[in-house]
Amino acid sequence: MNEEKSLNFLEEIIEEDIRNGKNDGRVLTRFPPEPNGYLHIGHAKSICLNFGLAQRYQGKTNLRFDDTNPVTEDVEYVDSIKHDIKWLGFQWEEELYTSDYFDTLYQFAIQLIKKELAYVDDSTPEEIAVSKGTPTEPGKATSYRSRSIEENLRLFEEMKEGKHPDGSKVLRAKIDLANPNMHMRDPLLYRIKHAHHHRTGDKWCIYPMYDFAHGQSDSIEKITHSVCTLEFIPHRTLYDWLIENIGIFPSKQYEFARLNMTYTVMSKRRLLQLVNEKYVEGWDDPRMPTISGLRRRGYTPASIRNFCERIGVAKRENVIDVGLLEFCIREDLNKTAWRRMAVLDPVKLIISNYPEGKEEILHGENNPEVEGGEGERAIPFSRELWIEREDFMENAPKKFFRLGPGLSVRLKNAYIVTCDDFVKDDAGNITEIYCSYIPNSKSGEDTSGLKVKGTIHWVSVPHAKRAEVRLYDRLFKLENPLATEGDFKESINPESLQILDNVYIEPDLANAVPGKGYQFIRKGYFTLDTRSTTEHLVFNRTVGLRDTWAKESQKEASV
RNA sequence: UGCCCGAUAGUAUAAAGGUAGUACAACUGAUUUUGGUUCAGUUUGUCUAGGUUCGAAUCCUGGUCGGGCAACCA
Repeated sequence: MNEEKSLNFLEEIIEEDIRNGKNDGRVLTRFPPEPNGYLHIGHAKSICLNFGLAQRYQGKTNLRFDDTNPVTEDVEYVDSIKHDIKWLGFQWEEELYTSDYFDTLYQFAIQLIKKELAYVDDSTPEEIAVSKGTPTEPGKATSYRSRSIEENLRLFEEMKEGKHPDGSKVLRAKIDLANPNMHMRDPLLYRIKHAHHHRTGDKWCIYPMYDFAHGQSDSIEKITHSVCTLEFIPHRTLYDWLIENIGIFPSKQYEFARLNMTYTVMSKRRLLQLVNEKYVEGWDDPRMPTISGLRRRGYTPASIRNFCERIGVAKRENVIDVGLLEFCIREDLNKTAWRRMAVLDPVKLIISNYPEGKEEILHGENNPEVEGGEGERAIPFSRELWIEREDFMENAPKKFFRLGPGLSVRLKNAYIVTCDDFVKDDAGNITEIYCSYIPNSKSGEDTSGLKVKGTIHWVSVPHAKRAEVRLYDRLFKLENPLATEGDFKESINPESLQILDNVYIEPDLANAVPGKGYQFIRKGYFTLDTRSTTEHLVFNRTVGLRDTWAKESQKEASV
């Protein structure tokens, strides 16, 4: 074919519509969150889709809060949602609320009653459920189905006036109780809820149901392509029916498969449980798949947008490997993160032949991935260094390219050292490692001619700053936490958070900027936690580096 | 046992009747002052049975499997 990127099924639909001159070629999408929770990576897919589609076809996207259920909704969520969308890099055309349309919606309902297409039903929820029948048996009309237009009008008015208690009456569409699509069996349109609404206050005590609100809101805004997830497919018939019978702009609904990801859950209900029951610190806990959690973890907007691009869009159920998300953030941070050194599990290395009290200022590139390295920072060096405990082995195997008795390594940006001796405490733990350095092997001016296999990171003991580091692992032990017999929370990974409070970092890291990613050389990508202070620095590990050595050594061990 | 949706490497996603491709993952090797990066290469796929056709992942029919639908939630 040609070399253009192939289109996803939604792009094909839109291009077809444009070709046919539908809506005069206009494209208007919408992102319609309910403000009852924080946005997660699954919403990011929807956001990238809706805003991306509009951008691609010179259209616009409205942000519309679907706030028809006041008992679960809150302004806290409204604010977080707006913040997250902007942070992801998108700007909506208009900020709207379904509650803005309550008056219009009420008039639509009256219109339907007058056309004998809606009626007030006094049945209990149980009775209504029975009246709908089952998927294999048709439903039966309740005695209220034959009420006169006048009576329906009067009762509906009374519902609005607050003359009836919660749950005592509902407004139902009069469609077809035998329809094979359960959603067409006289669906509920309005219910009574004497509840305070975050925007309309106490003006209303009846609230429209999703089906009576969403499509009409789309229509009022003249949305051309209303994109939602698969579970709304059976609602589409009702969506079209309502629009047609009210006689308003024919918005069209299209459905795609929502995002699922391994080792996490993706429903607001379950995420709320994790928050309420304190399994995590909050909606923005770095282990959460929420946008705010990913942000705090150190994910960048670009990496998330990229992820959404790579996972594609289709109509089949899918589970994306969380490894792809990790790939996307590594890809981004590798190119942008400044390199720094930090020792997470310190052990002391003493250079016997380096003069006591001597100091040197060495230099290291900020970013080796960029021409010129984006400048460099000063790194103090001295006789005593912290190195990583795992970079020393008393009895090193052949392929261990680090330190051990008689072995040599390059100290990153500094000298080559050879291990001469080490000290253990009574418990058998290594406490000190003694080395000698090669004076003419200094980075950048090495005339020693020596070649070593390994390079390790380090921090000068007298210059080091202390920090807390938080390492995160997947929140759940199971690829699919919902696959267990019991509660999904039983598969929570008890080791998903590891706090290291004895980490030594190079002095320049005291200047770390919030929101910026750093690569701790050989250890991964890190970012300042939102709770970090100058007195107590806290870094979150966004993601580790790819580690083929860990894989290799694991293989050896299992043989 | 009603209706609706879907099925392409391990995971996603292309191929609009004409060479099954791409990304991630996995595996080899090269480069490397990060066991990172980069580069080169390898392995792995059209649910099934029929039919239409010169030719089927694609169209048709049956089956199988997976998912959804009977909230005063969205």
